[in-house]
Amino acid sequence: MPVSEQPTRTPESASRPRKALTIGAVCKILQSEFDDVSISKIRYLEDQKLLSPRRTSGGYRLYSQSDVERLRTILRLQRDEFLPLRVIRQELAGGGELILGGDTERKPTNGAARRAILVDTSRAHLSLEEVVEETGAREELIGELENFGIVEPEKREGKTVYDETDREIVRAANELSRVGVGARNLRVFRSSADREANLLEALLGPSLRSRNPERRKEALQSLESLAATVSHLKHLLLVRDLRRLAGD
Amino acid sequence: MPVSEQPTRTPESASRPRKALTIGAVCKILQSEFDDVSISKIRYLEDQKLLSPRRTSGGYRLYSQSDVERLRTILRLQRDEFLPLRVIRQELAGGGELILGGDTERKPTNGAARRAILVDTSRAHLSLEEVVEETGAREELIGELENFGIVEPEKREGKTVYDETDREIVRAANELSRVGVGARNLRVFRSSADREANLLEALLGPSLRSRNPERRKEALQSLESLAATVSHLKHLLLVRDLRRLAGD
DNA sequence: CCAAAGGTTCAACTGTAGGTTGAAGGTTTC
DNA sequence: GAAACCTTCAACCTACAGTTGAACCTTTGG
Repeated sequence: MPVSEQPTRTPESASRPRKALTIGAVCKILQSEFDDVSISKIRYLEDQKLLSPRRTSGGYRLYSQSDVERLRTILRLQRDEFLPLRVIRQELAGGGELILGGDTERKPTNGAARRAILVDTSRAHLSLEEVVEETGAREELIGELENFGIVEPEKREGKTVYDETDREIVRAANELSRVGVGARNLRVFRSSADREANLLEALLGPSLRSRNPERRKEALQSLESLAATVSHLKHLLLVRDLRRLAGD
Repeated sequence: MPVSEQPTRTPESASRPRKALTIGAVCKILQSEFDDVSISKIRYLEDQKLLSPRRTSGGYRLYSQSDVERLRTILRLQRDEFLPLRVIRQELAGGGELILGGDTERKPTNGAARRAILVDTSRAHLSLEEVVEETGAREELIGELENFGIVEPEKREGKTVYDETDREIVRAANELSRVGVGARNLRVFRSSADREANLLEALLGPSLRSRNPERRKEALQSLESLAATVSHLKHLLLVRDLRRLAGD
């Protein structure tokens, strides 16, 4: 029998903080697993905001065990799943949504939802009847959602049309309504989303309004990954509150 | 009553041996579904051996129904699964075995491995130093997060210990801090999370306080899935706001 | 204390994927 | 017979994912 390989991590004592590694050491470790890893590549990934190791006072990068784990994940997603770095960045930022969330089964969206968020691809706009048909929500509910500003469909030549985001909102709201969370309760979410958007806008606004298209694009991109992180954070806070209320 | 619109394809009836289409017609058809399709792109895909339509005696390309279907698949794999053409070509050549079987030796990974990697970090409670090591956050930041009630570690026998959720919060906050969102800005998220938790608690509270432990556990679970839905909804609302801010 | 080994940034460069454009010309359809 | 549509081919373009080199700094071990 082949000796089972002895990975650097010991399965049980995973909590061992262990020594932080320099970039060369990390590179050497991962070389057996990924033949295309290199020091310059690791630096490049950091430049692309996929990693951010601590630094020594002298500026040397120091990779913790979890940094290495994250890097391993990045390299695997790239090599085996063919994901572009932009997508990997999002998946890692939104960690909870796609990876931890445990809704890998519930969500039918797993493949399609990976699409970029702010770049509105599917341009399809549906009518009210079609939305009812697609989401299974009562028409009345949709009306309420509009009244409370939860969905804000476009008016187009006298007709009201709903885009993909509107429809997803309707689906989520419908699910909540089945357990007794009515549309009026959702206003709370709406206003906090507004506040949060303003916060982010205040931060990135200047670059977003920049006339330099390169700068604008960059800002838009970081806005996307920021949104994912913020959402993840909010989710964590909510879950924690709920655990407490539950008397955990 | 608005007339329900009549899509170009008839759902079940008629015209089995449908007419073969020229490249322009195919392009027009797919444009509603894929906004980046173009005549030159379709030709390019053929050049890359992903398609091979019949030709008229004069050299015009003629696309059968199944050619169109194949093209649709190609575009979908490219857009939604981010597969490079080289891989799509192979998958299609392999007669769909790879698509359906998902085998490929090296990518048996789809959901399971992802979860494993990120979940496996044990439920252990770590000390402050360990958290610093693991997350790469400055100790100062963690202190601020505690002051603002963003993380609320447990005190255990005089020592402060951080559980997995605390650590994830620190990670997310650290990422945000790098782009200028300081701990104090996060209070906004905290208070909205609190409000939302109260809302949900009011709804499911009774079962949560049940003395029957089974019932309690069940309620807790549906609460978590509710939280996931709520988080998703909030995310959508946020993204919509941001899109508006970015859009003009 | 000092040298060697290893690290840092930054700008410029490379290679490949995935197309687009334009010119010059042929085919179909009315 | 002309308008609309199609053909090829070569040149060009943009983005992504890095690599390379120069100039300089940090760590470590004898």
